Amino acid sequence: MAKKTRGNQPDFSILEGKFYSKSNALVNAKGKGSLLSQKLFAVGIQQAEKDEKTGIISSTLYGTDLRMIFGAKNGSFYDQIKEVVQSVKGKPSLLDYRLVYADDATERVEAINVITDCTFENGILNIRYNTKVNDDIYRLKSNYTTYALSETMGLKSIYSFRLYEILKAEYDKQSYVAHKNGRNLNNEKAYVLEINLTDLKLRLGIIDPSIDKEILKAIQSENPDYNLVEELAKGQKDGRKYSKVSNLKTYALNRAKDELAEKTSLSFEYEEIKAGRGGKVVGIRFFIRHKGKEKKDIIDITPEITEEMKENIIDEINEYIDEKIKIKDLKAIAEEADYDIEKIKKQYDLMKKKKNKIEDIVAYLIKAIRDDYSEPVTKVNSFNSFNSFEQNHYNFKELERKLLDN
DNA sequence: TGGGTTGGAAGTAGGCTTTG
DNA sequence: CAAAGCCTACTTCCAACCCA
Repeated sequence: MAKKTRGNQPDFSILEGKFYSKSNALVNAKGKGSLLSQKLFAVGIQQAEKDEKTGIISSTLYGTDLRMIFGAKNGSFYDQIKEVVQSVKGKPSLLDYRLVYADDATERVEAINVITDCTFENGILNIRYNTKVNDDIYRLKSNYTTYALSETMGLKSIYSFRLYEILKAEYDKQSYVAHKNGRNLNNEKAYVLEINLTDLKLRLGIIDPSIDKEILKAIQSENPDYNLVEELAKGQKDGRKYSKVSNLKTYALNRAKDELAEKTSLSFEYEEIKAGRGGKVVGIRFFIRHKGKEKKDIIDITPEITEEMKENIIDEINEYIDEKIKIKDLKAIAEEADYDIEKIKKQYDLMKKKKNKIEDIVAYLIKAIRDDYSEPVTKVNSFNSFNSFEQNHYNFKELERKLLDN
């Protein structure tokens, strides 16, 4: 199945615990940028600093660190960086990383160069950001999404990278901010995001809006005429790229789907939204899922969970659970589940299905959430389910002790 | 370390079939 | 009937590899 990849794997261990945040406006901005420039941007804003006098935000990246992050071992890596830094005609550079985004204050849609200035000298990369994106990358307070570098740096396709950012922003928004319940997809919770096909192409940088004033103008309106955009895009150099939906699926969507499933805490499915005679594909409906278990550190730092939200979540759990449980214990359960209500509901529902009576509900739920128990009795044979129950039961005393220690 | 080589991945397009 | 689906043949591109 997995073909042998050449070369060494990048060392992502140094990225553990490193996060960067972007405003959701920036995440959903339309525009083009090479994978390398997107990644450099992400690493950059993670440690960006603001000069309070000038208001300019800049970051300094060391070549040795970058080398590790990108897993490059040969000398040509510096050349690659040099290449994105210097704007060579016809080649994409960091400075070409352009975004079209809507300024909420002025309601104007404009194309801006995200990076205004960059140099690479003596193995040190200096990046200065357009002050117009200051509020999108620095000291964010609301309406933003946090990403782990360890998740995004390993992605090899620009589409994987962009889709991951878009889908994670949407997932977090629906899950932690709006507290939506999501939709059941193959017994897993999924959040739905519908994107117009042309809009998707714009967001993934397949159609570049920044080089065409007509397209820019077309997407300024609240309900853009996407047919017109598509028509105008045909005139672009790469405008015909992915004019076949099957090619878009094969090379962009399916690959991103596989790569996200393999490497990140999110996975997704999608389906076409069809309309008209012949069932022309007009959009894509994404179903976003969180794999949860092994990458729970992502949720831990998700900043949207405020104390107030925690209280709301605890209230909701209290309502959901029939038995009387102390607030203190509810909190312990919620902590274990990273305030993911669905996790708690799932384990509680599973517990209810069990024939044997659970003596200590709190201890059981905490253990169940920690180990992410899955449907045992119906699918697995009885021997296994018996085993797992015995094990849980056996650990109650120890669990209780641990809880009291905390 | 740098530079050419090369295999595989990315992307294009056409023909034919299937679908709503 | 229009457009998707599927298969395939083909071109282009890129980065890992190898060797001097």
